[in-house]
Amino acid sequence: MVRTLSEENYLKAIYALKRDGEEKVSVKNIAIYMGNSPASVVDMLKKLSAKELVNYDKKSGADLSSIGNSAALGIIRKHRLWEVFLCEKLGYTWDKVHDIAEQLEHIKSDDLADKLSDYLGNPKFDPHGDPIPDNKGNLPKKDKVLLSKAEQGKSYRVVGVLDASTLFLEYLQKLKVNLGVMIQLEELNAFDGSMLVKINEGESQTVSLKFAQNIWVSPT
Amino acid sequence: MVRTLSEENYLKAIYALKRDGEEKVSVKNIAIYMGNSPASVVDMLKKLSAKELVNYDKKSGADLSSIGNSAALGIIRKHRLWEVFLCEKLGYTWDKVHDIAEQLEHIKSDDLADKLSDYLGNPKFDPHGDPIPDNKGNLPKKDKVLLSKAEQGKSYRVVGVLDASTLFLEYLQKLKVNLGVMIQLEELNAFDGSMLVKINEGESQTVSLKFAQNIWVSPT
DNA sequence: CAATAAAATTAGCCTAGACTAATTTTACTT
DNA sequence: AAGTAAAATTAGTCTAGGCTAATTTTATTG
Repeated sequence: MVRTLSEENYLKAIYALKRDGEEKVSVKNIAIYMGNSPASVVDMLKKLSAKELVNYDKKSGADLSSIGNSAALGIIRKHRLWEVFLCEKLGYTWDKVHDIAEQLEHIKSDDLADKLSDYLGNPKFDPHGDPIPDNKGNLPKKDKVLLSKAEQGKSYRVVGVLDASTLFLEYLQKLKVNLGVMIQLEELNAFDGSMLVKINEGESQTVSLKFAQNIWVSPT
Repeated sequence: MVRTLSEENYLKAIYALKRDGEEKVSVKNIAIYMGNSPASVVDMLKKLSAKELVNYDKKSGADLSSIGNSAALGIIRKHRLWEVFLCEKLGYTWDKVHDIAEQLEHIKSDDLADKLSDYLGNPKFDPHGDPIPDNKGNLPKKDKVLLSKAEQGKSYRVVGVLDASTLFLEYLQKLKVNLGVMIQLEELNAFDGSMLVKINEGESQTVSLKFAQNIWVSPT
């Protein structure tokens, strides 16, 4: 099944919105995300539905079919592999590669991605730390990161501490933070690095940058 | 000036027809070369003329402007660099790279080609033996000739094939002729154009004129 | 529960880049 | 130079993928 550039970009968008935990991947959300009009989105959803890449109804929003999901993962795989190539082989810095990778991800070839992956040593993460799906669409588990490096809106599981001082551990006790506890990063304060987090579905709380720099978390 | 994929392909076509010594790059020739209708070609020539990439009049045919010529050379440069990459780094055989390179040549980035070229060691010829323009549009002297035009007693390196039919490639396989293989022209038979050649220091063999007319070689 | 706001959809239009069919222009041949 | 063949062009249509404006459907709220 041949997919156009535009179709591929819509699949990516739906994938991204879903992954980012949008309550519902609605026409409006897609339109905002892609910078297109809602009318255009409706048209494209019809087309993608006809091609059975997307299931859509107004009530529950858009969702990728199994085929659509594989397609999206394939595009993401290519995007991230090319980013690795651009950074590691051509010497681009990680912040410059996105626009070029946006183009390269649409190159059509069944085995180009596999050959590229082999050539790069089958990397599991791209230069931004994002996981690279394998050619079956399996995403590697992301390595642990410091909470201070976490991304807004995402959920994490506490897997360890960097500094195990008594003072710090007592503080953790008070916040009811233990190994395995879920932390959702709700808001990031750019001014001082403090963040609003929700711990285990409890009340939201503000924690300092210093705190965040001492906790290892793993994306879920 | 932004150029669409289609515009770029027309520029390439006009460049190729010109180089191949077409008496005149006419609407009809372009249409045949690209597999489009003459009507479509007329439309596009109008657009390319308006963008001052092409000079066209019915009498003398189409010609690239200086800007159009640079653009065409830029695309050819990218195409050939990517072919080198695919062959040398990813392990593609020379006969498989064309379709992928046709896509990669349209990737937009000012310095991607330069970085890629550096990475590849600034090659002067692609795997088919075709010259790679530098970033100013200068073409290295092309030094490939058809084996049928080779001189007796001299040594050559195989740099490409003219006709990439399966039958022919299978025959090459049998003769153990691959890219980079050395061929020494030992004896030329004036009667039927067949020749006695030594392949990679192996045993001498006789090959037909037809064979020799299908292999590009470069003097060593 | 009716009124209103928001979201989704439809209708109709636009551009790029194809196409076919008809026509005009140019070239060739006698 | 006239007649014909070939080439170029024009006119009109199509599809993809956008758009705006109007309308319909759904959700929210006094």
